[in-house]
Amino acid sequence: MEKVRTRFAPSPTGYMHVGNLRTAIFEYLIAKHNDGDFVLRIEDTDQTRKVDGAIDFIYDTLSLCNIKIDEGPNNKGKYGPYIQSERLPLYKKYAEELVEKGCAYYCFCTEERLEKLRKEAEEKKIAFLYDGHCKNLTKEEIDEKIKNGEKYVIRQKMPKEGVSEYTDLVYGKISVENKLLEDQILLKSDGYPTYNFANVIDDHLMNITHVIRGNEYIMSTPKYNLLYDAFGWDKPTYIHVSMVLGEDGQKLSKRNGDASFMDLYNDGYLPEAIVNYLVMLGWSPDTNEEIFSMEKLIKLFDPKRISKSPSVFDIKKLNWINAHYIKKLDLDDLLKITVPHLKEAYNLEDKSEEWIKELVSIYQDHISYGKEIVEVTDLFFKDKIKLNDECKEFMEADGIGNTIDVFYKEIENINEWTVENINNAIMNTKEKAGVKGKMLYMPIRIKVSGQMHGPELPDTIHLLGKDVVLNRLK
RNA sequence: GGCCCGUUGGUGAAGUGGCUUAACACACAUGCCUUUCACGCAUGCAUUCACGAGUUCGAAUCUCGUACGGGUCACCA
Repeated sequence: MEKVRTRFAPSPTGYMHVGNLRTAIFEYLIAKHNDGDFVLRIEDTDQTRKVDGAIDFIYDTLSLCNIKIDEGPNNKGKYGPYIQSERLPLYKKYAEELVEKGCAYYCFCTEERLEKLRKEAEEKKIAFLYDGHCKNLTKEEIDEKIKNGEKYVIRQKMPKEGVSEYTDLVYGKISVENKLLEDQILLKSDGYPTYNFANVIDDHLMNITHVIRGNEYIMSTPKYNLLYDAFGWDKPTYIHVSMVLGEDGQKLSKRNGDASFMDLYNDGYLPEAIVNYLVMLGWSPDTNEEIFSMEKLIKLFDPKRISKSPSVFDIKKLNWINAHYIKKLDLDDLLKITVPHLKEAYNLEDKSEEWIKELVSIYQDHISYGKEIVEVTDLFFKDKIKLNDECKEFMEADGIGNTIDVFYKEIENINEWTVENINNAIMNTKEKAGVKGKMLYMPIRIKVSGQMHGPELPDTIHLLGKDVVLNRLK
């Protein structure tokens, strides 16, 4: 059996939203599940959208996600080059071959003529399809025009009758009437191929066996198949995947939130958690498990279980999965995703390294992403504590003033500032003030931290330091 | 507007004609535990699978229609 090969084919725009990433993950998993190859190909046929450094960005993203590229611009394989702008002569050659075979033709129509046609179609409220104006030019006419330096494109000749059908691995049978297919452009007048054409040529030349892509291509796949047929090539297996939507139910974009992998990463989400979460968006295993290592995913990924309907990117569930991974982190890795955010938000110059380590580690079980450390620890950095209504209400209960007074004295009397002694101070307060449980801990916690939730109280008090604590208890 | 695809709770989803009085997970709520909160644990949360018809002894699961949502109709990818 031939080796399974999949490809991730982004255009180098320097931005990757989680939907793209998810497609890459699916592609990678399908390849690796079958012991196959994962290829990175850069689709830069639109010269106007190219962004410098985008290839490095893509490499960084994939490598952070532990997606290993077998072949690509920086991983030379035998099917290169892997950047489409370096493959230009190839596309031209194949386009001309198609013309010779009678499956494509030169078209000299100007932008203005097409624009006029398009407008007319719009007025009549019908879909615009190129009218085949240049389809029947004679050899002499074509040569003449080319000699005169007229710009041209090469268009694919579509059948006008019948129905094209193909089977998609997740959507099943899809059929489209041929008369709806446009004589699409294969080679642009600047000599670059269109996306559609370059895709077919490269996928074939690179021996890609499974094409995984967004379902916006479901309708144009028959055009691809017609090209494969014209060349007499084997068609790949198609796997179209539904869209990932934002929380508003709309298409993900730079605008609606942190839809980009790098944004999430920079906020202290762990790549393995992001991958774990994304793979569960629109796919599910046949067990109830939810936490997967890459190895495990490779073992059990089955594209037939990809769902057809779009799914909403839910940051809350990502938070839960990410928190799960954070709990397992060792301190060094935890520091890496938290300390930079602390430094950015607060002045840490007078804090010792030990102090910072202690701070981060008592919050390990309390945060779901790195940057969250900032908001939960602000009680350590601000001078004045402001109580919310819930806290205020609690503090109005009887006897609380006394509890605080007793505790104040206990703290004052501590000589050696250790967690153990602080704990003793709490115990002594329990005895002397005659309060226990919630009525003991909560007033102290609120007074000292301004919050009703947090890590262990003695730890918190220890980190705050004696002066600050006394000050707040006053 | 034509065509294509989709529709199970707030979210991700399982489910492919009877074992489903619809799993599991997130979120939410309540309780237990920890002499506090959180963590953890337990329980609750869709009389119903967009809606309407049909097929069938039996339908979330099959068929048709309607509604809604999305996609697509570029010398963009």
